Amino acid sequence: MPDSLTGRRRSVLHETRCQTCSLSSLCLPLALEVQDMDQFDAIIRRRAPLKKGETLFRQDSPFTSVYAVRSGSLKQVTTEGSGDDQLTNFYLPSELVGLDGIDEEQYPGTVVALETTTVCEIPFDRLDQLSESLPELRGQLYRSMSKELRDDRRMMRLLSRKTADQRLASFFTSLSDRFRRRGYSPYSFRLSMSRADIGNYLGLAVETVSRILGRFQSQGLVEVSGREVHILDLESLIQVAEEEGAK
Amino acid sequence: MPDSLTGRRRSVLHETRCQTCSLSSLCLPLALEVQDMDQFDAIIRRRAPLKKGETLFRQDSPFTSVYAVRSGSLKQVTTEGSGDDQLTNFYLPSELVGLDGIDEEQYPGTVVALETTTVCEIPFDRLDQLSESLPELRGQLYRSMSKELRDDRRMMRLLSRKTADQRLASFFTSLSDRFRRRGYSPYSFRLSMSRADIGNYLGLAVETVSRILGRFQSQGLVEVSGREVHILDLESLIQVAEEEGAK
DNA sequence: TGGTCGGCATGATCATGATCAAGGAGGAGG
DNA sequence: CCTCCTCCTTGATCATGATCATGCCGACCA
Repeated sequence: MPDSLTGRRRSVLHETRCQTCSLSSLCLPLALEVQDMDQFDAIIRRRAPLKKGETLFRQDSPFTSVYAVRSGSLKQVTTEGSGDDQLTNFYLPSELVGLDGIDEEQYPGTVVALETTTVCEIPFDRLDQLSESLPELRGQLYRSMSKELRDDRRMMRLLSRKTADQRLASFFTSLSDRFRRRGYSPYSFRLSMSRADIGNYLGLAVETVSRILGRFQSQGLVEVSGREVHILDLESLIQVAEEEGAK
Repeated sequence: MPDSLTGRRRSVLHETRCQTCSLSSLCLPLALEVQDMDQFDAIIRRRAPLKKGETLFRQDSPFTSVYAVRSGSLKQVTTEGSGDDQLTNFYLPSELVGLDGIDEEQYPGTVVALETTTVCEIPFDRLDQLSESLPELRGQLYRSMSKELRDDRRMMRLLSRKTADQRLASFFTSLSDRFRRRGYSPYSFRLSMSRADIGNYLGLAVETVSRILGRFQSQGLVEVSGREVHILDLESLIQVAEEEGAK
């Protein structure tokens, strides 16, 4: 493309509008009419893509915006005391990052890209203002937060009652489901996170993650090669995830 | 009080207004001006007190309202599959119950009073409407949800990285702190929940809770007699709660 | 081509907390 | 007063998953 506009074209790419975004049916403006979407669109700041390992924001930095993931994925890590990190969330396209920073006006964790990732920055004060005149937007914002609360409760349940096998099985079925909702194959996907990340998130040692993955594989539930995952028997996997009282 | 108004007086008691409520500095209308508080006050429905063990709402029933705790305490229990309950939260005065039901329009758990408890019912559609014209109210609602998200993350960390000792210590220091903020003694209080509830919440067996309480007692950290708790050495308790990487 | 380093797998041992079992304390109701 | 509960405590054993240790593989680079 020997085109003097190449540069500009790329920037136009970043500035794709909500109206043309394939995620709009999952994202915040989900319930908006076309003309309202314009208003919403106007407050959004596109960001240059983050490369793998780059930071979206750091723990304790001042809260200014929430971010909608457009492509790629991120993890949120909270450090407390010295050295002891806790990975509290993975974020996939259409999900909203940073909502837990509103309260204390600083972000409670560092958010890092797991692969090349693009996000839409939504300044929170503008969003709040706009939510005054757009009840649908406001409702969607409440729903997003509520959903996150609900997901957190599920996670607590996983951490406090499930065995290592159940945790891994839940992790895969949940990922599978999230991919399906986004129009990707629920059976074949690539993990953007390391085994260590998975272990940290699920409250398991890396070795345990590795071992159980091996076992799942030998049981014909999944086929795993590095970060490439094929789910062979989703039904059984779901069953493992829900097994009665860890027994 | 041989007074024909006694009955009415009691009902007036339930209908105490936000303006005179000692919790208003912690509760939703926290940031409202007097005249705005009137509007808020108008949408609230006072409820007859719940007795110990009575249910505020049941899991999967349709979401209509959030509730502010006025006095007493409650627990939220989520049942999944058969028989396997998870206690996901305890609620104290000024806290908001039911926010995790917005998303799917039904409550994700059953909420039960742990003792005689009064709540203010806030119909959510009215609250949402009102939040349109009262930015402060809207902000406070966002903050409440955000805070709950943040607390959930803390809980996940507790469940996935902390030892049983650390969990119990965290539980007590957190309770202590919550009581202090509400103007009660941070050193002496009565647990409204059973050991089983505590264990369920913290992901521990009842026996473990009991044993560790005994140990804390013999170490001079607390004095426990039934549900009566005296914290003797809050400093050390905090230290136990935060010990480096479970080591 | 050898060297190093990060990510992953696998084996051996160990520790924490669950589970099983029994018994005590306190309250409610006959 | 006794009895039946529920809630709590304490002891003994066991199992799950952490930890420690080792080695492999592929990437990146001198």
